[in-house]
Amino acid sequence: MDVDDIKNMDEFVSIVGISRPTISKYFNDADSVRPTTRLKIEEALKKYKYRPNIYAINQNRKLTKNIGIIVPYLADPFFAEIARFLERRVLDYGFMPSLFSAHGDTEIEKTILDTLRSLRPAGVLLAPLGRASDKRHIEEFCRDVPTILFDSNIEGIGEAFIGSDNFSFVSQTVEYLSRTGSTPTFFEMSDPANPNANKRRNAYLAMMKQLELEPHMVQIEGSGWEFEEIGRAGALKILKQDALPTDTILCSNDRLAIGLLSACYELGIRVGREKDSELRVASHDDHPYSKFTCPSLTTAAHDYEAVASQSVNTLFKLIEEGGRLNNREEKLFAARLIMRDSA
Amino acid sequence: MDVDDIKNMDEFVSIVGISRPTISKYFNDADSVRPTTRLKIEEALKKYKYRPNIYAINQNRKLTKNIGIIVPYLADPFFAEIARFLERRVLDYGFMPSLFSAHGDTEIEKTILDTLRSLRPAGVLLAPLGRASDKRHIEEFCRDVPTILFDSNIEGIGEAFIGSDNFSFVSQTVEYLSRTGSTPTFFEMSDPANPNANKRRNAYLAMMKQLELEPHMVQIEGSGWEFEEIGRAGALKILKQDALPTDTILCSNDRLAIGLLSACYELGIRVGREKDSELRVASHDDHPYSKFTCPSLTTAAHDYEAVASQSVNTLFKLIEEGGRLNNREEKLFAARLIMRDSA
DNA sequence: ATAATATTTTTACGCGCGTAAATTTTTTAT
DNA sequence: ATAAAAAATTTACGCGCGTAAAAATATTAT
Repeated sequence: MDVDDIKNMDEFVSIVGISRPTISKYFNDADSVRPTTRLKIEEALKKYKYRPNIYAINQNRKLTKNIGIIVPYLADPFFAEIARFLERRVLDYGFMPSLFSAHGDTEIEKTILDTLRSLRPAGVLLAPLGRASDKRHIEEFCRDVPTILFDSNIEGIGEAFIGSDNFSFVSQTVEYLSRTGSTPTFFEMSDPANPNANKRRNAYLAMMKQLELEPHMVQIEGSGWEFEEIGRAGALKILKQDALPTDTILCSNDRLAIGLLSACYELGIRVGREKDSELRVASHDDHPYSKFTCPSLTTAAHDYEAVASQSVNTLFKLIEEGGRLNNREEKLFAARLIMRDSA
Repeated sequence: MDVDDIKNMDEFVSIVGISRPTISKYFNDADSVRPTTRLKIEEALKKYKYRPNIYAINQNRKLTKNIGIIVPYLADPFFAEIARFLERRVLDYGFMPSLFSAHGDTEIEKTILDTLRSLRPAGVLLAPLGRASDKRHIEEFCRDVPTILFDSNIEGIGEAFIGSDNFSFVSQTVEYLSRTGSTPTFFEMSDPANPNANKRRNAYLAMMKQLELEPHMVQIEGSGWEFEEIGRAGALKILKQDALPTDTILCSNDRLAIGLLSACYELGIRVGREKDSELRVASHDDHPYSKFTCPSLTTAAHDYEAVASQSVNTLFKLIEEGGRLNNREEKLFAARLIMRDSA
């Protein structure tokens, strides 16, 4: 009789014949009870399969086993990818991840933080919206919940920041492009929603100065998170009016580049590093799809694995140390230049 | 003094000077208290900003305001997109969505269901892994929690199913392709992870029979959810050995097509419906990126909006009716053929 | 002003679980 | 076998909130 209508721990207790504190202890740490006791519990567990209510547990335990993960826009494959790595790592630690997307909306981000507070998570991994974030709201949240920022930094908020070194990204692409061909023109949104865009712009300018090259910027219009469409529309406009200062484009991020490449294809512009190519295109992020663009996209890659691991490891160190770190550490991972066919 | 260290309702009660049952009532439905009372509460709320603990509420309320959403693989932009629509709709109803990804893993899917049971959600929207799902586990879950399946059906499980009509997808693409050019060869994985693949295969065969055409199948190898890479590798192999039965390819889904198109580009094969094209490629899903492939991808589109709306509306109808529907309704949405440049 | 109705308050219990303290039982060391 | 240590049990309270029932108060209708 595989019955599973056990509704609470007391019912389970009366079936197993072991007291509730002990059962409770078992579910917290199976090794903390005597082996014979453990066996008895697990035998009963097989027959009756009861699981304690996690949210009731969370309400009472000092330290829950929930980890909140918040990203600004989950339909962006970059964040979907990083979230996937993070969730996996959290599960490896035996904790339960709860994933939220702010959908690019300030109010939703605030709502998520408020909800998460109720969940009493052991810790939170937060990639904030960036400029669109309500910084005070986040700051207050971080005072109550051990939080680590990733991907996008907000100065002084959160116990640590783990992300990618935007200068490393841009310096490598700029260096490579300018060494092997014409000066790269920086292609970006004039008012970007994603938080690292400004740092990349500054890195581009700094790097061009360092190389004693004249910087060229193409700033396209558009708002929101539909970067491919924005990149495509902007590129069509620029390309049609032949307004490109040089024949090398460096996109702020891969999603813009995906849109740009589709525009090039449509206009019959040959992109690549071959002799007969008219345009070189490179970018940043190593977006999951950048391998499949036409031509495949030369880009500076995030170390997804490293960022995710370091974020989760730092969070658990933070949790172990009681929620506070002595000094706010900032860890930036360098980019890895991935040479494909587009530049 | 913007104090927000109010930890529970009792503290808030003693500040506002209104009894807890009334406060509780207010948070459940602001209109259920007298206007003057409401005003007093909202005044205090501005000064002290207290929010009741959602998970404590859930533990006690008969009907919570949580909605669980489960997808098989969130890093697949198709599911990210549908999840985005669903979350929005749920928020519109004033409910809180909790999004989970099974990461293509049977055990994770089971864990999510167990966790979700604790959350005591008002309802659940589940896109199961499909063949890889533990059907008994899902069935037991559906007995306890009002659940609606979407995207992928499991016969008889869940109170309703909302999805896309695979036959509508394939019949339109097959009809269009065979009418305007050579017979389409069906391109798919021999052992697909995603649940609708088999239905599409059958629809292709049925449709070809109906049109009295000879069916051609190319089944490529590979497992897991990295469809683009699988499609690309499979296409490279097939194209190099010139093993294509016809010069029209119909991919089972857009992600395979994205991989295939990148292979074509690399091999210099001209894809499109122009005179000088060597190959036509079409597919199914209207993946968010199918507009940006080179050439842009002709595909049969999901009505994301309709599927999401219908799913959420049906779920709330189900919730209103107490968790049971008289008869398990199955609603399938037809595809919309989107003609782009690839075929 | 009075009665009828609508709201709020008081009181008390329940949800499913954690956990502290004191006590009892079991295991291990000598 | 006895003492010491470890584990389990009993008892009791707490978490933050919902909610039912009865009593008190406020509002509206006449």
